[in-house]
Amino acid sequence: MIGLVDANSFYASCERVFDPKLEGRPVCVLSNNDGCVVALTSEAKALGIKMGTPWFKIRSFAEHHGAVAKSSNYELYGDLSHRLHRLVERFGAWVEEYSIDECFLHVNEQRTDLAALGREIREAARRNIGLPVSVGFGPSKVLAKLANHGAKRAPHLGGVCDWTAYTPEQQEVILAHYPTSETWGIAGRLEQKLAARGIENMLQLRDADAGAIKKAFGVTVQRIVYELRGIPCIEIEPVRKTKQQIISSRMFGHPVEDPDTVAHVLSVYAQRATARMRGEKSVAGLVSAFAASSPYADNYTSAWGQMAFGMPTDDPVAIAKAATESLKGQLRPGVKYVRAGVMLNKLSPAESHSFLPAFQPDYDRRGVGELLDKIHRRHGDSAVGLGLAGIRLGPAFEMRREMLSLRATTHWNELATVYAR
DNA sequence: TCTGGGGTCCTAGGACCC
DNA sequence: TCTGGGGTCCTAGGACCC
Repeated sequence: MIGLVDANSFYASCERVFDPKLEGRPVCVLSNNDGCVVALTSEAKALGIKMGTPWFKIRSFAEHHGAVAKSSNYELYGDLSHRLHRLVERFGAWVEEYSIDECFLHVNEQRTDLAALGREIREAARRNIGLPVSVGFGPSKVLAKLANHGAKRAPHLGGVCDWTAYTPEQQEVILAHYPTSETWGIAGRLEQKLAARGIENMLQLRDADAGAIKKAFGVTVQRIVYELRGIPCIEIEPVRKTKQQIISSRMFGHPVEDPDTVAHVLSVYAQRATARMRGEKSVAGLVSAFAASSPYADNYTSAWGQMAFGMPTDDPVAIAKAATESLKGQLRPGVKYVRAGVMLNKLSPAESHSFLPAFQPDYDRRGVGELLDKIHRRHGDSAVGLGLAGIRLGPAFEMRREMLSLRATTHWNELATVYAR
């Protein structure tokens, strides 16, 4: 049996952990640059606010109704997420950290009192971390997801839902009620294509001809069909895999027209991505870079380039160079760039490559990467960087985060303050 | 004025190998 | 007239997820 533990309105709930005043109020957490709403509490949903809405469009409406906006505080969310995952591990040896706010849990087949187990997990998360979570159980990931959805929506379930507690007849009624797009793994495009074949709800999808589905939509959708039938096809992956790709990209606060400035930005992003990759002890075989104008304006245009390394590397000098070089000559003057990014691809474990000294890249041999890592650890991430741009970008590129909460669990000088009466 | 930033997996087709 | 039959690897692009 598979359990899915999923935090309710995770980012918004994290904000409430150290700021009890937010309890009961509509809370919206905003994306980088305070752009869009990316998380909202049930009170905010009740106001009709939708995920993904640009904050500037709804700000006056929301504030008029007492809503509070928060800039995203990823350091806080990351730390609370780590705590949540460690906590869930206590309830099953086999856990997959699926995302920042949810994990799958393998439950022993002997265990029959799933609802009680779910309540235990909920209570532990609330008491030990301060986060509200919902728990769903099912024989497959897709059904555990669906049960979790039910646990969130139906108040009488108390945040826990066990798919197997329903009779087959009840299950069919539930499945028939949900459109295919509510299925985990089915979104708008597939929903339309499925509808063209007369498959509009989960029950119809479950009972569709699996062979025909595979032919028309590929093995991914076929697996979902089986999963809906209760036959697990998508494995729980307990081993935390190292990343296959690392991306560092941002929208700019203001458009940039000067190609040299874009190159500087790419250099900084390349250094950030490289630092993350070094943390994973991986090396990259391929670096890509891109820059684009606004998709919301006329004349949308983008530039893209990539450069492969003969020897995979984690050398920040080589990677920063490759990122800027690969777009050289492609950036057109006069274009208003509002976004750029660097991707590290073809990652592999650093230890899998041992070079004869003669083949070692120049900079690796000089240990620039190790030295930067050391300085960053001791003096902070922006203490030192490469090239003209360094690691810090000008004010025009700094993220707007005007409503940022404290990093209460990771910085001594940002601890929450408790007042006694 | 202001519209996120990450990731994953699968498939089809081409190049190339024996 | 008739032109093998397996493979692998790589890439771009499509679809999805949170």
